Amino acid sequence: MRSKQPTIWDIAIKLNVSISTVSRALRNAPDINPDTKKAVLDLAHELDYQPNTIATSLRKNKTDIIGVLVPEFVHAYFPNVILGVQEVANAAGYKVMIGQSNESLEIEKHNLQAMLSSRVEGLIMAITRETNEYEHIQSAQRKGLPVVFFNRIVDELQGSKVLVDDYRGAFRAVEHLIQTGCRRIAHLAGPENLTMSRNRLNGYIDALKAHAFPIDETIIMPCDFVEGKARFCTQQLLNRPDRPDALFAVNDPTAIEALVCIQENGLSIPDEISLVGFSNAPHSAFVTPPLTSVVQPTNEIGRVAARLLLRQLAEGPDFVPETQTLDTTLVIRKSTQPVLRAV
Amino acid sequence: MRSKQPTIWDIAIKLNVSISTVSRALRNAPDINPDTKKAVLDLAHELDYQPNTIATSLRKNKTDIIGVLVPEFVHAYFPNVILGVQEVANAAGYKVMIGQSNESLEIEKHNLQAMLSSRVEGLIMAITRETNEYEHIQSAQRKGLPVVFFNRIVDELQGSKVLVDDYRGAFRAVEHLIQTGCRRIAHLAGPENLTMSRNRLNGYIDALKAHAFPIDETIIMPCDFVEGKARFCTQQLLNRPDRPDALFAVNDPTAIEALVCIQENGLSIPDEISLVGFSNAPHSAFVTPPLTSVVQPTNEIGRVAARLLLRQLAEGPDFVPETQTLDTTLVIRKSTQPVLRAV
DNA sequence: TTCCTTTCCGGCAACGTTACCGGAAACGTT
DNA sequence: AACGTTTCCGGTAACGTTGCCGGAAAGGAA
Repeated sequence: MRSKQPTIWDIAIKLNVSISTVSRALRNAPDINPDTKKAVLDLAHELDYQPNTIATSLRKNKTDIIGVLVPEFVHAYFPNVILGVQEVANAAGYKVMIGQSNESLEIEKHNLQAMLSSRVEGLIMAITRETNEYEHIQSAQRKGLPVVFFNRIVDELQGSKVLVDDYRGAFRAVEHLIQTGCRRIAHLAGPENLTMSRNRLNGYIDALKAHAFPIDETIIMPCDFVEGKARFCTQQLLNRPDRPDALFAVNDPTAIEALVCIQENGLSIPDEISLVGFSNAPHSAFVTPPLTSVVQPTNEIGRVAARLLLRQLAEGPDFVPETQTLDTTLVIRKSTQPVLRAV
Repeated sequence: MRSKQPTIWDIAIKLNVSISTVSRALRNAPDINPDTKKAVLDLAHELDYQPNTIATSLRKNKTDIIGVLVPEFVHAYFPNVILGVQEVANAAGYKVMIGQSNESLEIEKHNLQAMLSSRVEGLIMAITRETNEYEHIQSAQRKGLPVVFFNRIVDELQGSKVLVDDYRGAFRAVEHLIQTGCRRIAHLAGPENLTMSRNRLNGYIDALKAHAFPIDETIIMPCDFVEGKARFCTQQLLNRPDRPDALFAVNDPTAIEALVCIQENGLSIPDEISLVGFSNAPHSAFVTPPLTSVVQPTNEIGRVAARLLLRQLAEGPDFVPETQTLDTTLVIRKSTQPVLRAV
């Protein structure tokens, strides 16, 4: 079906030289006559020769591919991270192989197998919201696969990690709500297995404590990242007689579900309820009202992760894993009240 | 650095059989004793053996990989298409290799080279907005690479194509504007090299003609897909003494730029200016006001494209390329006035 | 002239796997 | 008992490339 692509053999025969010579010419090795080299390159170009990376990989035991495994990519967050990864990986001569697990542990395992089978040299990954056992990952690591984690971090796993200061971001977000006059702040929380969720939760709690607010666990709603659940939880909060006057959401998609729900209940944002998100999905600026949110440096996360992986690849087994924490920025838009007084 | 992964050799030696036998066991060939087979499989599992797909691909001259090459994936459109592709490709035993060109022709060429080098067996692609010469694609096709195009289509290229009925979608969108009382409808157009842009433009023109509206070429603004350009064009339109009372945008990102611009000018949507988008980016429902838009069946596009490619792979050289056109739906939200009268 | 160095090239094994071929052993038939 | 058939397995050549090793030819120095 496919007409065969030309190989170094074809070039060698036409030029009446050996395949070794062709090979040398193609990967500009030193031991070659400039004229022969030019002849080979010219013919290669004319035949539109594409080196067979499969054969090269097999021979060299090196694929020059790093894998990126993300739980989803319909929201802008992960694509942006991947862009950052590609930027530094490509610059270093690596190709990037992308996998997405659709938030399914089973698919994640399957993708990981595929990555191993393809002999990627390292992996940058964010686990799914379902991932609560790590044997598949640890097994890959035991085989020597360097793995860098980001966004979805768990303590049980070893390896370099890139994360944002979720705790501090959450703390500042909640503090902002307090400064704008909110007195009863609920939290739409993420999956418990993710350190990220716990850190944001802790930031929320500590900000309340720092300002001598009581902690009411009944208005901390686990929304996980399941579509529709945030809406349901928000409705429950709104039904309460002691309805909150502010919501701090674990991320922007969650916040936007809450936003829709609040508006369906005929309540005004931010007059009756303030709302803060996390992550800065690009459209959070376009919702009505524009969402106050904690911005993450998505591109930079990818770049940093890739740099860590490349360093590990270069330094080999005596590389000691490193955790890099990037800072967030609170972007104040219209879903929260103006600040009453300077801090 | 990487501790070597086990090979069929390791298994063969431990079990004191030949590698042929191990190979047979692993890819359940017929000629093998069930007991030996079980022994091999058990040991393989114990060693956590992962077949080296690189070696297999080289030997079989078959990678079981199909490539997907898209111009970008920070907007939800392409990721959703890819999801559809993965669905049917994986079900058929193929893996999917993703490339993104960042709307750059140069990167597109580079990605295409990489795909060829990786010996993908087929390609599903949408060209970038920059792509105005096709030699790189045609060259790949001449080598026998089956290519299915979607979204960004050009007539010059041969191959199966999956597209939505842009003309009809645009026609209905503009007709809707007319029916809601708009009398001067401008168009924010896309890159001219894309058939998609031209079809939407034609739908716009024909809808106007069908209702005996004059065509004013000075309010057809080429915004291409360049960030910021739609905003600039919109501003120009607003500055005119004969300012339009409606905008039909070539896609949703363009529409949202226009929306922001209109609101910055203190104009009300839809009271003073109506606005219709195209594509249904997921957040178009959340902007203020929610955007009336022409919805595309993104997942289905991916599935159909993959099915076409698989058929071509199966049928071989006597497969005759096919163009499938999917229909769109006009989703009426709040950026246009209510319909005045039944049609 | 002889010897040594440099320049350039070809031969060959290997990477891990599959597919074909041939053959030994076990079984069944007459 | 002799023969054919089946069952199972091992040997081996490829797939396209790289990298080492050895060697021929050409050049330089004495």
